[in-house]
Amino acid sequence: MINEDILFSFGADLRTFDAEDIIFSEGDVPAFFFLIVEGKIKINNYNEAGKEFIQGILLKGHSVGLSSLFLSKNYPVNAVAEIESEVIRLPKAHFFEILKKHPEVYSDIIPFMAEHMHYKFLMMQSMAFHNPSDKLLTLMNYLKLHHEDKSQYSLQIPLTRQQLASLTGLSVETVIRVIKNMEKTGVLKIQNRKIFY
DNA sequence: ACATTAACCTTTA
DNA sequence: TAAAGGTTAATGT
Repeated sequence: MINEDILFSFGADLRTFDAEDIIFSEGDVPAFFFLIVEGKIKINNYNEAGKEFIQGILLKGHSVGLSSLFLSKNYPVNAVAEIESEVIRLPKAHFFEILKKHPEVYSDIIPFMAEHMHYKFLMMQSMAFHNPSDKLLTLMNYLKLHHEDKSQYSLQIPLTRQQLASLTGLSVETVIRVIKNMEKTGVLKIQNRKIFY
């Protein structure tokens, strides 16, 4: 995404988050630009009953909470490290200095934000017109779109049943029931509990 | 720690 | 009102 040297020359530092560490919480005032160097960070919310909804899972090269930096609004979500993660952190004001002096950086961040909007549009539509198998198919098709090998069963879904459920608003049991039916109809394969799509 | 199963309950087409 | 999906709880890997 963004050239790391530019970030460091503008005062960025490198921070390590352990699994379960919180990068920021819902309601916090956005104060930093974050770029993942290594690791996995999830963006989530909890409903009234405490059920988790995963808004997205971010990996190496992705920015965390980027869109909120352009708004004078608090974070609408939490960002939590799923595994130990290395993150470049730069104060918001310095980030905007970069944008001023190096406007080329916009052409790095706009496609990234557009990609996220694309994911949101896809998921919103299948969530709204519910139907569990459509929701899971939309999610898996999205994953497959970003996977090199497009042939059948080539993608091992890198998510647990619980994560699939949290990403689609379904219960784990429904995810299990639906993927079993999908295996029966040949849409996917299950090998020692791993899903191949 | 994650996945499965089953019995039961609630909501929806 | 039957079917679909969620809840609970016990059990398996």
